[in-house]
Amino acid sequence: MSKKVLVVDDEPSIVTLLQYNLEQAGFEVVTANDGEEGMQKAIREQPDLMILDLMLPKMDGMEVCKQLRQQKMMIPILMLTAKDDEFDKVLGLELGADDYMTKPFSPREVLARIKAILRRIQSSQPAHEEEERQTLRIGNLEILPDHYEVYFNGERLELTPKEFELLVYLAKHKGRVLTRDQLLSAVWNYDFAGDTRIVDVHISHLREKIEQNTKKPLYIKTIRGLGYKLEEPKGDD
Amino acid sequence: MSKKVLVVDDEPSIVTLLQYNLEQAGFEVVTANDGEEGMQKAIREQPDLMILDLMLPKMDGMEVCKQLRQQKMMIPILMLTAKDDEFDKVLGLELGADDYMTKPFSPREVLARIKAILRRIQSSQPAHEEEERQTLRIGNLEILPDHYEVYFNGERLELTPKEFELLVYLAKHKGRVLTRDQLLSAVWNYDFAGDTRIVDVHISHLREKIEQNTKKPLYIKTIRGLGYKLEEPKGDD
DNA sequence: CATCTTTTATCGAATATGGAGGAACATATG
DNA sequence: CATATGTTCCTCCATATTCGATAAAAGATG
Repeated sequence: MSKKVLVVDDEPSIVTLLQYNLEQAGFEVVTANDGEEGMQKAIREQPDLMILDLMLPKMDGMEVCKQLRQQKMMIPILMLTAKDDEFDKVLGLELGADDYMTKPFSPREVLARIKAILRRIQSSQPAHEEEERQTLRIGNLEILPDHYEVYFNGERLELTPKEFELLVYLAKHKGRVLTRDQLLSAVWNYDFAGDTRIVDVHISHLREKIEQNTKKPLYIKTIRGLGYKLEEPKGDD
Repeated sequence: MSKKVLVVDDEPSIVTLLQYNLEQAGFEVVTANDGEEGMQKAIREQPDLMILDLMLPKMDGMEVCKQLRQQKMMIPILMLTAKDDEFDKVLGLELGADDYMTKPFSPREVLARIKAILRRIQSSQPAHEEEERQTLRIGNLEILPDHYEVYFNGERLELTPKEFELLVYLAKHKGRVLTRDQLLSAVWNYDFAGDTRIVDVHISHLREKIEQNTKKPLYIKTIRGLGYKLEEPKGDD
């Protein structure tokens, strides 16, 4: 889900600055130090966006931009111009850059622009339309992932985000036993297989809300030594 | 039964943006990158409406417009002007454009204009528009997108443009959780490079007006870590 | 008695909000 | 017609507040 950004500049300090800030903001960053390398990486790495300095060794930014466009690479480009030169700006945009920015700039500014461009392009997956309307049903539970709502016997339950995501994940894998590690990596994004009982706590919270009256849990079963699973309640319903 | 729209612009990002949003709204989209291609496609594809940039390679928008009219092509045209240039606007309209719009614009704005034009053109045909013509109702809220009016318990509310647009978008996706980015990309101009948190401010202003007396918001709910959603107020009414 | 559940307290992060600055627009004035 | 003046609205920022995540500890269960 994280976007890949290619930074092309010959000034190491600029590259470092951008790389650091972009990574902080959750982007994946690839760098290049001259125009030729920039071209190659633009093609090979297929980044979601490119930050391109105008003045570059071997091949300047304008040329890179032009050649990429000729090759029908429609990757969004944020052009960096060293001075406030109207002429260059206009030229850059005509060559197909999506935005420009004059040095010096603040990290905040760069991030804002990048987000604006990505937003504008909207390359974010418009394909998910079928998944949108779905309703997950388990017993008397009704889960609407889009609406962030859960109903139990038609009554709305108030769940915290973690509880909600945990439940959705369990529901999407109804009947299957899921280990704590699986749940951790799916809901928490923890990569390690550490020993943590956080899952237990949230399972407990969930049960509090969806197992209203019962003594033994009907929905979320504990599989001792393994993990948990959500299943269709036995008996009548 | 979907309408066909021809988008003529030389800026790839604008074309992409419009195409995406129009397709989302159920239009069929054809694109062209310069004036000549635009002319050809206007004739060959017989679109129901044309979005035409003023500044174009090979043949500018004004010229395209003029030639089409001379050929008795009465296709509705929505003109895009890069800068706020009164002269161009007037000229464009005199040449037979049906409406104009200055860049930058917000996606919602374009859609509204397009629908307005189409409605105006074929006011004879009773359309089955589910979207624009109806009034949106949520609880005691009544929203008339066309009239730019909102009523709460029958009383007219004074909303600023941003507040209004935001509310309409929320209302059209009633119940759905919308992230700040989604709201930004729908309601704000495509080149807005500011802070995502601006959404919070306008939400706050909206709540001030539509959540009159209540402690907890009834209409606009905050989904922590995600965004906001507008929903039917709980309880009865 | 080991495992699972519940409770409690604390910390940190996300959100709400008031106010300042400034741009855009409208109206008044020369 | 161009320049003032005023107003509205948008955006940003700083501060206050709310709320959830988590660790630790106490309690329950088989």
